[in-house]
Amino acid sequence: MVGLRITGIHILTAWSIKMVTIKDIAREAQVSEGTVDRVLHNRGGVSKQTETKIKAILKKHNFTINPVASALASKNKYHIAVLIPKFSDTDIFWKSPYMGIQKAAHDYRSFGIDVRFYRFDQYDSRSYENHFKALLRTTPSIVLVVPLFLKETKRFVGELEQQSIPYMFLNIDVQGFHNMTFIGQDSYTAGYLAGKLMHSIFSEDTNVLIIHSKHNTSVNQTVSKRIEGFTDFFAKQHFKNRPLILKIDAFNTSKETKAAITTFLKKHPKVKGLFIPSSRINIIVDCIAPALLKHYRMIGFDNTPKNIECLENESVSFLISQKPFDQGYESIQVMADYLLKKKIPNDKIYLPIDILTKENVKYNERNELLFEMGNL
Amino acid sequence: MVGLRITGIHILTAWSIKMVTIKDIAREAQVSEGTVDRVLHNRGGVSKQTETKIKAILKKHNFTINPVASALASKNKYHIAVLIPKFSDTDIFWKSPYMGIQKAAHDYRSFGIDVRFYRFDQYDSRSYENHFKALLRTTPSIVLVVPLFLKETKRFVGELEQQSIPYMFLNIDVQGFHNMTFIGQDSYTAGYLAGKLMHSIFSEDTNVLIIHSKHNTSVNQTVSKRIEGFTDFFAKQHFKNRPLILKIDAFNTSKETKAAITTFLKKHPKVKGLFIPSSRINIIVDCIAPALLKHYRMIGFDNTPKNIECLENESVSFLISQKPFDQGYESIQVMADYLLKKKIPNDKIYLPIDILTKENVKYNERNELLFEMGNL
DNA sequence: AAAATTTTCGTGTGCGCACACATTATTAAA
DNA sequence: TTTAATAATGTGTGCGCACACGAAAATTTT
Repeated sequence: MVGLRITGIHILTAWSIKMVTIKDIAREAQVSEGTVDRVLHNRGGVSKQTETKIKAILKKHNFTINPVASALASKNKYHIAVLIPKFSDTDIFWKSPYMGIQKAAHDYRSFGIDVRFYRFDQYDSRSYENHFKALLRTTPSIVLVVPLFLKETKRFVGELEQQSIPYMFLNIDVQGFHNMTFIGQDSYTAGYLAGKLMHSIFSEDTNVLIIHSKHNTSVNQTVSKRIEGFTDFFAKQHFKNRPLILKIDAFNTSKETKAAITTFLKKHPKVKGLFIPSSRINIIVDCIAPALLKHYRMIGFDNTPKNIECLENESVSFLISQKPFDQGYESIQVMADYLLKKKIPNDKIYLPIDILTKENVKYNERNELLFEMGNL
Repeated sequence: MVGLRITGIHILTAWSIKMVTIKDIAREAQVSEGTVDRVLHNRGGVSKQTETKIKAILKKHNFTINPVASALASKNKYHIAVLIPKFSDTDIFWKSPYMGIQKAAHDYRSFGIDVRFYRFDQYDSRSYENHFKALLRTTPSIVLVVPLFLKETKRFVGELEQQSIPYMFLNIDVQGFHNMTFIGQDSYTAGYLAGKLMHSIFSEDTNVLIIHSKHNTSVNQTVSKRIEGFTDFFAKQHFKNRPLILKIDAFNTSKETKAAITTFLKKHPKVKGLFIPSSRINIIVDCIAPALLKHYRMIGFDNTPKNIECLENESVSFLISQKPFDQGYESIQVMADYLLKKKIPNDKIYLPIDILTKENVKYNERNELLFEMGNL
């Protein structure tokens, strides 16, 4: 199945469809290229008369600026500042957005867009503050933030607004800001879908359990929105058995956590389904004795390597992916479109809610894998 | 780091990270830019000595050709020929790949890539032949084909090979060719996943039915691979009840088809799940009396508007999407990478197997919608 | 009416690279 | 050794556009 010779590529020496250039427009309007350039960019200094004439000709030919030539010639260099959490081996979720942003940064580099990272410790608001401060000193063209800390975000965003630097939120949707857009998932619907999937697994009205930590719901709305959607599904079905809730102190495999979970499950033997509305479902799996695991059907979030492992060994039935890689990539794309083409994005940019199973997970996030392998 | 404020966007007047250019490399190697260009493109005519010296410097600086400048300067104009089925209102599936290809064509136009369509009647092999012939007369740089007709494909592909024109297959995977790659879905796994979803809906070992038409399985392997995967799932679970199969003459809402289906279902009252391994599940829905519909859970393929309607009115539980828009887009992308960067693709390029439900379908295929609305 | 402004428009340069062509160094043939 | 042939390298132009600068035309001021 080897391809054919590389040297055998046929090359056209002329365009089949003529490319209309500024020069063509200028000739037809009997003005200089500079004047056409002026109307194209609203630089002013063009008489009403010639402006309308040129605009008519532009429209007639359906002219669009050649983005390649434009990028090459432009002296404008934009600078995107990205404030996102660091990732570590134990907490690898934020790696994917990082990789997506990296790839986009690479793709847009030759278009005069420079992406600078400011990566903070997601458990340390001081770290967030410090990086935000550093970021502000560089007067970026636009800022992408994962607004993990509300109070601090409020403060620094004020600074941005004063300098009229636009900003967008990534992954975490917080209200009451003048952010240009939010890029992420519709958490409520994702939770609702999880509810539907959970219910579809069981024939009748079964007891299901939601496990989350206090930290989860306090910091941002994502997890609570998922829970809301999840419970709403069951509410709408008018089931007798509404989801139970177990709040644990922390997501780890400590004795305390394990004990809390096993005790609860023993007390509620009817529970068959577990819903973990965070990215740490693998921890919960580890907290349950292997022999008991097969009694439960579990649904969680995010395609981290450890979660995928759970999918593959069938301890987890479904994972819902936020497509974090795509979130990152698309963020930069949207910002580039704004900077280069002045394209204003929608208020909310929702990425697909992907359902992952043992079978289809290997075809998901191909982009990320290829990028890591240097093939992209 | 100067921040000129123009329309509120801060613009950098200097690069933060210096862009290494051919000129820089040439200076460091004490040769002319032309010589660097020669080693970059293996044009030959460079002494072993200077070549290794230049290559070392290139590597040292991690130099990559500025694709923007390259595209602008290059006189190479490539021509991609695309042979795909036409779409109509009644058979709209092929619209999505077409749109995806359109968008990619638009994106790559300024890189010197010209895409020409040859759209044939999918029910008429003569139409396929004629368009293939027309295509061959233009000696394209590379060809993208939906190989719907095997015999004809064999013949014309020989022609392509003689002229050493590379070609790739889109959506339909046929064997025994020297195609550079195939872009589409892993149909077997998609069918297997459908089996799993179908089973997960029912608690016990339930009777399920596969409905397909003769035409479906004769023309290409896609449908039969799906059926194979689907039945394999049930085989592996060691169920007593294997899927039943109903072969109908044609997918339409004629009296005959309706009769065939209702008769069969009456004869097999235990059947609860219907699997339609083609894109025409909406037809089957129309063939079943509305009152009976809620007795069945149905799974089908492809996000056509009518199928999505079925999802939304809950007559269909799951649709498996082939991501046809993405298939089209990615095809062109892969071909462009080959033409512009000589990047050889993998044998098979499998796109994700998306599970669509009433809830998440609206977030799917965003790209296609945006493109249609002119926002992309 | 001439000078001073302001508005309107043309010209020139360079972005980084591809590629044709010109030139020089090296080797082979005479 | 001289010349012809070839290999190795340098030079120049232009892709389409952005943008600085300067020239010309229109307008206002003196």
